[in-house]
Amino acid sequence: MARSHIPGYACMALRYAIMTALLEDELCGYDLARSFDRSLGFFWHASHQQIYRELRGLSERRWIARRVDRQRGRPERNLYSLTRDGRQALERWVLEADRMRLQETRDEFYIKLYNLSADSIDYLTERLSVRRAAMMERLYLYERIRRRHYQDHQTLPLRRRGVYLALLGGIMQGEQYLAWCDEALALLAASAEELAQSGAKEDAG
Amino acid sequence: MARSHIPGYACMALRYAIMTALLEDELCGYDLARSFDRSLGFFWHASHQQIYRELRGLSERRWIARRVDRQRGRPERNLYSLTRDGRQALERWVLEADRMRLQETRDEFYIKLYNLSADSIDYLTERLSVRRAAMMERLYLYERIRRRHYQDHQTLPLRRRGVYLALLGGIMQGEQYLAWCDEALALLAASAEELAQSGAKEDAG
DNA sequence: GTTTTGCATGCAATATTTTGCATACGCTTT
DNA sequence: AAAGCGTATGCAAAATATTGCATGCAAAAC
Repeated sequence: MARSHIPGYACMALRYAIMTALLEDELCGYDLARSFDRSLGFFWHASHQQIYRELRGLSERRWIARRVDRQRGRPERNLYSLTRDGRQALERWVLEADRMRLQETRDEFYIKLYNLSADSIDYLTERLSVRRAAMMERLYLYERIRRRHYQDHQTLPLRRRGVYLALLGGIMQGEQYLAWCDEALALLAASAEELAQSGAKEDAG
Repeated sequence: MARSHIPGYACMALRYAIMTALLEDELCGYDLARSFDRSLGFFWHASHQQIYRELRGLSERRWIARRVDRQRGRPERNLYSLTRDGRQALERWVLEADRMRLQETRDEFYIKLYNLSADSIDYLTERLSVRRAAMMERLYLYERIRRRHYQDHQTLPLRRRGVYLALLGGIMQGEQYLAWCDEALALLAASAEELAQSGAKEDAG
């Protein structure tokens, strides 16, 4: 069929995530990487290397335009902004090619849970509490963002409502995750307790 | 440093996921692919191509052993089982190299939500209900598994408790996802309504 | 005054995942 | 009799992601 002979421009959500970030601001790779870490990156992480590579690709495609910004006494930056073509490509993508992935967390912790044993129970318990703490911190961050920017979501312009829904998804999922951690930690603690009991009995007997 | 000159054996959760699936059963690639789709694959999806490739690699490493099964009037199968080395490697991995990824869903829907507009609202609403329905179906499946195998989790052997916790994670997350879908669908519907109203006013005026 | 931290960019290699194709047998449906 | 489906296996290429390294400047901390 040969839908497109230019490689890699059929799918790749990261490209569109970057363009989405450029929808309202002109940003350099560095800013992009940071803003990513506080917004879209919650759902789709990307390292700075990936971002710079995509920026180059998108420039070549003329979906974004580069402007060099010379700052006094600082290294110069490449500022990128969406072109008309880019905006159109983004709009097209939104209405196409929706690949659904239900709950594919790709968190190896679940695989490790399948290997729960007397040897691993302490380690897994510890790792789970690390996850719990990290999620707690993440939730604080979400709540700060919510208070600052999405207090009254009824009055938000349409696009911002979408962003709000994504944030809400993160918050709800995070809260559920905490609840799960607590259940899991309880069951792990009870199991460790049982192990200790039977261990003690063996020692005595 | 040259920690390991054999490529790819430092991380790669899929390898360990496959070994985990072989922990209790001797399986062929095809079975593995299917059992994956009903268990570990909920959290870490893999296509059959990936699985066959990993099986080859794991065989070469002697972490799994292959046995050819000739069936009457059917193509022969390669049955794989964990070796002692494999079991040890798996146990080691469980206690090491824990890479945490918090909430990186990699579902492009969130990116698309950031692009919510009058043009996209209907499409996104439709896609969201598709997701909702798919999650509903997934939850039925989870519940069937729970009833059949994890009814009374207090009496389960330790390893099965870990599997139960993973399942519980899936269930809780799924339920939360449904709740989020409903909130999102409500806000989208309200927004579409507003758009229709203002559109009607314009038409009239 | 030297070390660290933050800004800013990027290459190259490796690892991982996805996509498209290909084969072959036996059973069932048209 | 041909077409399609389910079992069973796999290659090759392209796309995507991660890891390790590298550079250079300025400001702040020690």
